[in-house]
Amino acid sequence: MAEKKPSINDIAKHLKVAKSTVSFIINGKAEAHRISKEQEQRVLNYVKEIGFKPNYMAQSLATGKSNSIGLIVENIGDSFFGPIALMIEEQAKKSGYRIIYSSTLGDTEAALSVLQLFRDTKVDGFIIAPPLHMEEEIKKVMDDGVPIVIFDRMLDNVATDYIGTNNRAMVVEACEHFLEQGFKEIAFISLASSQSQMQERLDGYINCMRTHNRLPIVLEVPYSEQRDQRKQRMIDFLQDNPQVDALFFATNYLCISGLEAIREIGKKIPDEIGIIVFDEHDLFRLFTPSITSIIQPLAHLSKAIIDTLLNRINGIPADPSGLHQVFPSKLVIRESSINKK
Amino acid sequence: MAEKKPSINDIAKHLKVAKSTVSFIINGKAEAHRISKEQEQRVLNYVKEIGFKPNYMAQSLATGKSNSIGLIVENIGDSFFGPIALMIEEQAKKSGYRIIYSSTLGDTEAALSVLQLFRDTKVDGFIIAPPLHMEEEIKKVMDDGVPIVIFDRMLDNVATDYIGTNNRAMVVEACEHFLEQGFKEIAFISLASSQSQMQERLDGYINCMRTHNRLPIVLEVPYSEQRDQRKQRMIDFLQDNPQVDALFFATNYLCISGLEAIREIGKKIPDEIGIIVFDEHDLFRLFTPSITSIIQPLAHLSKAIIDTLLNRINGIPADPSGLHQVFPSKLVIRESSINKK
DNA sequence: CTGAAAGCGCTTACAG
DNA sequence: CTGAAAGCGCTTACAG
Repeated sequence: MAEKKPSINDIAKHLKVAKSTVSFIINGKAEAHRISKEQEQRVLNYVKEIGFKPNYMAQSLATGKSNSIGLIVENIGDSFFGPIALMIEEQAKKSGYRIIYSSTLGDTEAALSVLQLFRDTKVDGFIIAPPLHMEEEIKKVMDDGVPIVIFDRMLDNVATDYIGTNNRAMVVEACEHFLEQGFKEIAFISLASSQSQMQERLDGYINCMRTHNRLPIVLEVPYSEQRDQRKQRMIDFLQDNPQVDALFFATNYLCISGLEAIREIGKKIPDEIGIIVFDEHDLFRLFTPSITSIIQPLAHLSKAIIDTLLNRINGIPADPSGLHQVFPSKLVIRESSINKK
Repeated sequence: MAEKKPSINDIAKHLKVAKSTVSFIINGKAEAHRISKEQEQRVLNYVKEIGFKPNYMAQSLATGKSNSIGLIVENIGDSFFGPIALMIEEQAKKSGYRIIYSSTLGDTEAALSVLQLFRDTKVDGFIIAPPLHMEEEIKKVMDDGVPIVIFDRMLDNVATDYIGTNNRAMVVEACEHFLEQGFKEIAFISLASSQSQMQERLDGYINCMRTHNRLPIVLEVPYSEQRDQRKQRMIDFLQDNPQVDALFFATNYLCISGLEAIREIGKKIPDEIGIIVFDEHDLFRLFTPSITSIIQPLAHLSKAIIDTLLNRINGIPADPSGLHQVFPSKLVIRESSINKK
């Protein structure tokens, strides 16, 4: 059973040297403190021999660093945040950081309480895909000197590092593609949310419609709606708007509900209705017909997120020319948006 | 900028009481230490007034508890572990625990190193879906008194709590269903892995085949193979075994590759080939034709996992009658396994 | 009923 | 070149 782990103190006593000497040697500061090679070897050997591991809690208490990062996303179980969480952790591990995560499910209260919880545990930095209305609290955390990187959606009036994609331009590209393929009445189906990425996508849509002198048709779905309700809402929408011949979904799970709705009312894709969706999902590649989608560069985004945060933690300031790093997505054209006669 | 946070010491000085008194009151032990209501109120008021938050690191160092749990899964980004991670964290949060996670991607070395890392950070317990050959290290951790719950696959010769599903019985049920529907030559496509859940599934298949006097046909795919190679391997397999008229996939992403392969060689589901898959995915419900799958009770599993671990952390021992908790899955019959003429 | 003190296991000026 | 000591912010016997 749980025998007591050796401490630096035990080592010092055993070797009859000072604790500080041991500490310096373990932390590779032997040279800086001009400790003899001989002494250093003795300690190092003994450390290896007994398999000494420093106690991180004590280290953290003494240094004020915890080597952990708080990751707050919307839903770690979904096909956007899940893979990002995977890649972020892979990178973080290499630099000796652990990741503590929490999912907000879009709930601001939940996000704030977990932000506080993570702060109390002295994480060295945060990676957050914030729900609405976190500006103030996030600002406070930054004012306390804790680095934060925001991703996927950005914040109003708070100067944080932000990593995201070119939402607006991609939607314009997608809508132009619809039009080129002969689709005329394009509806935009989105979340009822004023989050920046959703607004940018909407904005791209509205602008493209305006350019082509068309009236926008927008359906906004509440975030927390259940799958069945969501499907029903889309069925109603399609029936109320029979002229609509193309659908742009602002995010992937909306599209999944949309595909269920379309199947239920028996419309043919793409002949009766074209489909494009923001964000990828295994389903879209394999659906019959395959679904055109806008794919975010997850690997680049993840790398930028973790690199940026580690830089800030290590005191490397942001390039003043821009806190915002935008990585372009790719429109992958598949069957669902092709060739409307 | 980061003004110094008040400590218990500051409070004690300000109020001219002993640190211990403050500590007791904050931890709700005022009564036990017979501190006057009056005193208690004074301290509580002041604590609220200045917004005092105890330093978790210090608390952890003093108590040896960190209020954090290490979650080690295969891939937090996939459609099985992701949702489980979500639910586990939701539950853990309610009890004041944070979750530190890491993905092994099936690599034992990676798993061992992260196990060590998490141990050094003094997590209060572990939740692990272990890759192969972790028995020994896991045993060591348990011997040190750190509770561990294993899920999805179990360990040989190590008595741990284990949460899983009835793999064997479900596969038998699925194969019987295939046979009832007139499929004759059922192949089993699995991972080349001796993990228990895969073995149980294979075992169910072999047994069912034996019962019906059929020869098993098994394809085993290496875990780390890329998607394209996997698809090619399945194409080869189907072409080498033209008599096969039904495929049982031992896990969901194998099935995804299988569907790509089948599409590529143009076989018709279910008329030319029937499909059943272990584990669910959005794709299976919406694929044309929809794919019959075995759905694990994720919510029950997650709840059992976290409840069991918290019990062990709180010193409530396992029911000696069984460390293994098995929650039955459900065979959801869809179009892909129906009515072979 | 309350307080002084030791201890958790590190780090880091400081003195020599 | 090395050591004694204070400090990080808590908890918890122990004494009175």
